[in-house]
Amino acid sequence: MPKSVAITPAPALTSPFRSKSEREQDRAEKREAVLLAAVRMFNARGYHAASLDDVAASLGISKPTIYHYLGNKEQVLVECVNRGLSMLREAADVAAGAPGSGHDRLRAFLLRYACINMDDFGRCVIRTSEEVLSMDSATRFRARKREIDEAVRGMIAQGIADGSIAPVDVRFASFALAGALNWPARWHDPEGPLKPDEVAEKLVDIALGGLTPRN
Amino acid sequence: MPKSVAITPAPALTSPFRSKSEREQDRAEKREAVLLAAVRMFNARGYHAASLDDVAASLGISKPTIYHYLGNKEQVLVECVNRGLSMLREAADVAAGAPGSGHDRLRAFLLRYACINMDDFGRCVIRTSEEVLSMDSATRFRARKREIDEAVRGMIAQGIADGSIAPVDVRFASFALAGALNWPARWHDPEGPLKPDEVAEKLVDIALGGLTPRN
DNA sequence: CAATCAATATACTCACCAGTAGATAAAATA
DNA sequence: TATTTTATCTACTGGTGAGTATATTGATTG
Repeated sequence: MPKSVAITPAPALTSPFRSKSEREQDRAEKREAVLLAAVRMFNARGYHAASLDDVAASLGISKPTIYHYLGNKEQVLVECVNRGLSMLREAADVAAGAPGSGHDRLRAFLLRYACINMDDFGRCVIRTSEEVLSMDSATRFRARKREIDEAVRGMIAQGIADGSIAPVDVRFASFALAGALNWPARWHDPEGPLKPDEVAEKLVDIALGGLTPRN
Repeated sequence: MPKSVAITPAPALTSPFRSKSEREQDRAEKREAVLLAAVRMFNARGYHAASLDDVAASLGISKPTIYHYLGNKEQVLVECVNRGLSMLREAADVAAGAPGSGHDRLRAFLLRYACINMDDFGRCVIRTSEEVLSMDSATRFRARKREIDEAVRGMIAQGIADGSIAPVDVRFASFALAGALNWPARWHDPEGPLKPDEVAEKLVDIALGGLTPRN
């Protein structure tokens, strides 16, 4: 008698007949591919200078196909920005629930924050200025950025409370850190020799430690 | 005998007849007015979204008048950026020739740097990304920014040498400082309650001092 | 005074690009 | 098998905005 191996429901890994959920996943994948191509074009040329025709061409498809997956150009941008914001938000939540002093938690978060800012969607968050969005989207964008900022301020305040951070002005400290760690979204070259991890660590060390000597 | 006061060449302060040099100055003033209106529009809406028609309208003139004073839209932007860069360059030269430790000179320069970045033309330097420029202009732009960056690195290196700055990685220190002090070009509101001087001082103190407590 | 130059305007051209109409074909569903 | 749904295309519309052609007027110069 043959072994009972061949009776499993149907391997069908390469079948051209897709189930409903498979089709939904196909669609989601294509949508993601559009967003990735778009965010790269936006980052490379700026939102206004990047045309959806070019995005489509970079995927070997036509512009109406993009409209089949996304409503309009602004929605494409908004989705890209939201992906970046979600990554930042998640990092903030992780840091908030982590053990250690305020300084430790802040440091861990900032490392992740800096890395996200050197990634496609994170760069887009930094490089997208509110002027290009509709008032409605701009409001939501601002609110989500504010959440991240508040998380940072919270960590700084806790660090001050537990003595692991110097008694600085919380608001300006958060601005200064954000600036130092957002800036790589402008200058860091993903193709270059500097790895995001290293950049993040060096910048965070300098931003937290300062330049004034300690003794 | 009367005093010899009334014999001066001719006051003529309100004469409608302008000399050649006066006409040249008129022209230069109008050119400046165009640049100022343009840089504000660029800062408010972004280069691509700001049309020269709008810039002209904001001055109560027509677009061809702008072309009478400047060659094309890119040249308008380049002139704006150059004004900002010149301010930064001058600040760097002043700081380089000032007395005091490396730390002192760096600090003085950074205060000025941050203020320039909150001014019309300085903001434009920060907000203009190379992708919007022709390759030629982008090269020149990069070179001039590099000069400023090298001045900063020089001051840091000197500070390390004379012991007034901790032995940090010079390149990353300069990136971190630049980021922290460029960022206000994105968020500072000239109409708001925060005065550039105060912002600059707070940010510079945090950037140089860091967040880690000293004892 | 005639000829030229400077400053400005109106009214265009041309290219690009977001977004749409409508066709087609394949797959899914009834 | 007939009908509907999905994915995709080609070909368009409509608006916007950079840059130009050309006219006008007033001042400058020979």
